Amino acid sequence: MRSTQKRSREARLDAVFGALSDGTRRRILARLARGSARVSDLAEPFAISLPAVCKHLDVLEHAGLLRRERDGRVSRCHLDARPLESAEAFIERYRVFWSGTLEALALYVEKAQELADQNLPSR
Amino acid sequence: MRSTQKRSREARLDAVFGALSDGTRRRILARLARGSARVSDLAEPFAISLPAVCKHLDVLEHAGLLRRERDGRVSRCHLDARPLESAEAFIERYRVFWSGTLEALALYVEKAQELADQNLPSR
DNA sequence: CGATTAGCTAACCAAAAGGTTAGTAATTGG
DNA sequence: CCAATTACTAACCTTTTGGTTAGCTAATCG
Repeated sequence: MRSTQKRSREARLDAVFGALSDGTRRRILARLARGSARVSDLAEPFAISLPAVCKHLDVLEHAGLLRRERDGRVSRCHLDARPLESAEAFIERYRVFWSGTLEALALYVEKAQELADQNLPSR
Repeated sequence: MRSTQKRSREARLDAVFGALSDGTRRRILARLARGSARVSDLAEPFAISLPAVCKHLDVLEHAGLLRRERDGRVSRCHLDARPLESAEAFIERYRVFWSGTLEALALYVEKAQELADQNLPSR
């Protein structure tokens, strides 16, 4: 059961969005975007314990957003942003609904579908 | 106590990414993208109870992604995709790290910062 | 060698998430 | 009017999340 690509797309989105839903983890990602770092470097800005930071790193790693590379007693952490691509792809499908210029189109689609949907049960 | 206006931008991101981290809620959003719907219409495809669906709607509403408009005993639910814009803006900052053509640039930045960071404690 | 350091685990805790069933309020259809 | 429908609350349960402290292992320093 090789895990490389094998989680359902849905489970992967669960993990990525879940990882992004915490401010501490977003700050860790921001830090990693400026270069790889050791665990204790990542922990330094936060008022929480080191094991707590480790758990955040576990969450990020589980979401595929962080890779750890152990060298001696030091773990070097690297950003892996690729899973963000599918997260953005998910959100991107909704752009039409917030994009000002296409607001009219969105409303049109909504109205049209509303009618189409109502050949079902109600009324 | 004025932070930014309503909820701190961070709290809003927490709520939006948190809302997106569950497959049931993503399916509800996808349904709403095809037009507004009643609560029981939204609940119909799922094997969970109606109150459970209501809780998911609460989460979406709390994230600003759903508006409810009560008309008699029926609640009509509408998608409000605008909060997704800031979520996408957050992710977008990382595009450079997964975009193939700019991989070299990303690596360059990483290496440069790695050096810059290491004027701190270690080694 | 011995002490220190980096990064974990393990065990525990409180609170939040996600689900349930039962009951309630307001509307609507017969 | 009565009964059914819609969408909730309330109360409860279990699992997950985010934190703690204590302790362990392996590597490095003096």
